[in-house]
Amino acid sequence: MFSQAEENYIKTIWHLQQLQQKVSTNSLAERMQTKPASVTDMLKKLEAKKLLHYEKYYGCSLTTDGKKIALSIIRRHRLWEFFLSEKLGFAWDEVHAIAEQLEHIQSAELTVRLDAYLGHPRFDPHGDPIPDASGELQPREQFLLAEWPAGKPAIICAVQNHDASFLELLGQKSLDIDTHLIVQKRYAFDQSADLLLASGQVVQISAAISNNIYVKAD
Amino acid sequence: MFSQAEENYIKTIWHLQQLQQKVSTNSLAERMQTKPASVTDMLKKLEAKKLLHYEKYYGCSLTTDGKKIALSIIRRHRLWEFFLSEKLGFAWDEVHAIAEQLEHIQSAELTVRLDAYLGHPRFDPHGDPIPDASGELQPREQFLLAEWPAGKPAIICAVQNHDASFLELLGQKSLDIDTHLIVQKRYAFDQSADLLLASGQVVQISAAISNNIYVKAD
DNA sequence: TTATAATTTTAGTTTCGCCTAAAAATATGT
DNA sequence: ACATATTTTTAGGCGAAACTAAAATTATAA
Repeated sequence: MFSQAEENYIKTIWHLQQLQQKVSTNSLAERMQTKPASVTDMLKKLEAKKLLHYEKYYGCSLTTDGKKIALSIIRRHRLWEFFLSEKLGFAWDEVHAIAEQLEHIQSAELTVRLDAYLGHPRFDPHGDPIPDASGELQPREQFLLAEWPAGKPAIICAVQNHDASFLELLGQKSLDIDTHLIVQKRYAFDQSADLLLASGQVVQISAAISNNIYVKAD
Repeated sequence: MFSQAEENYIKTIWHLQQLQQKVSTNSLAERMQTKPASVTDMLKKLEAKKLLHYEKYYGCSLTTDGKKIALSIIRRHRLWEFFLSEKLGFAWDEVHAIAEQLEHIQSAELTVRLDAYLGHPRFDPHGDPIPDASGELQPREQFLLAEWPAGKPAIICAVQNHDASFLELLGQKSLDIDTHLIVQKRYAFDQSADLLLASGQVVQISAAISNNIYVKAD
């Protein structure tokens, strides 16, 4: 139906649109590791296919059709990421590059069966929600500790870094999966923070730690 | 490393070379659903990459390097076929088209982990051997009954057609998985045959049956 | 406001993998 | 052996998706 290049553009535009709703040629070029001139060419083509609105010198935004296609690509991407992590034991940071290729496999039946085989997972290994078959996207439940608002109770649900040394460091700080905590103060410039644990203990953590721990609402 | 188009040529040449060791431009074009002129172009390119020997108007044959690459593609193809059939429950005849796409995913680690996850399978769902990591290809163990030599003892190890009506027909003929038999006579033109069963019973079967039953050496 | 900077588009090429049409080489039949 | 048929290659072109260089537009700052 669509070429891999087209799918990659659609997907990237969708992601950029999450951050800012008008997507510029330059930001797209940077994300896609390509030149602005190439982006302009593709935007014209995708506009002709009615997947996005495009106004010269202004920017672009996905149409309803374009969003639907973006979500189906993202669904496949995240299902494969789940597969690679859960079934094949790939590490958190290795799955993306491979899923980037797998997401382009053309077979509706494959997606249906993969989803069922994996037990209809709702979140990928990064905590990002997996759109359902109809393209519905539920809100993220898992966040980097570094992004969690101060004062809001949270529970640790995953770590990104599985090195023995990192896990040992967490142990020393009394941090582990299922630990309840409240972020007490946050220095925006370096993301370090004080954490109030359920035990009443207060621990000081660095940016290196808060960028490797995932939390969700308590 | 190599484009999908290049990989497809290499793989197809390998398959044709199993049947006849010089591979002609026309036979390749037919298999690849393309035109002879396109094949000539690609043969020149692959020769430049030292993946095959090519002599104008004569034909081509894979080099050692070419064969190595062919076997790694075939390995990936058959591993994915096994996955689709065994884990996702796809039918025998649905797996090929999807594996045709999956075989091009670039990740050595993926192949290693997939192989381990599947339990290092030695044969794909069609009974074709899966080359091992070093490219070693063991002989096929499973053959269509229609291709089995007369007089050689065999044991039924799989059926291709899983329709209830077909299985019922087999039951009437006292044929089932693990049935020991000897093909007694074979009419080359229609592949029908007499089978001598271990029970001493002799059954007459049609081409429709012998083309849907897999046997291996007893 | 006006010069300068940044962004974006246009125009013209390139590479890849395919095509058609025509020419060249090889194979076949009498 | 020779005319005819088949196979294969050459030559020239096309569309997709990238590129560079230059022109056009929009943004910024004195």
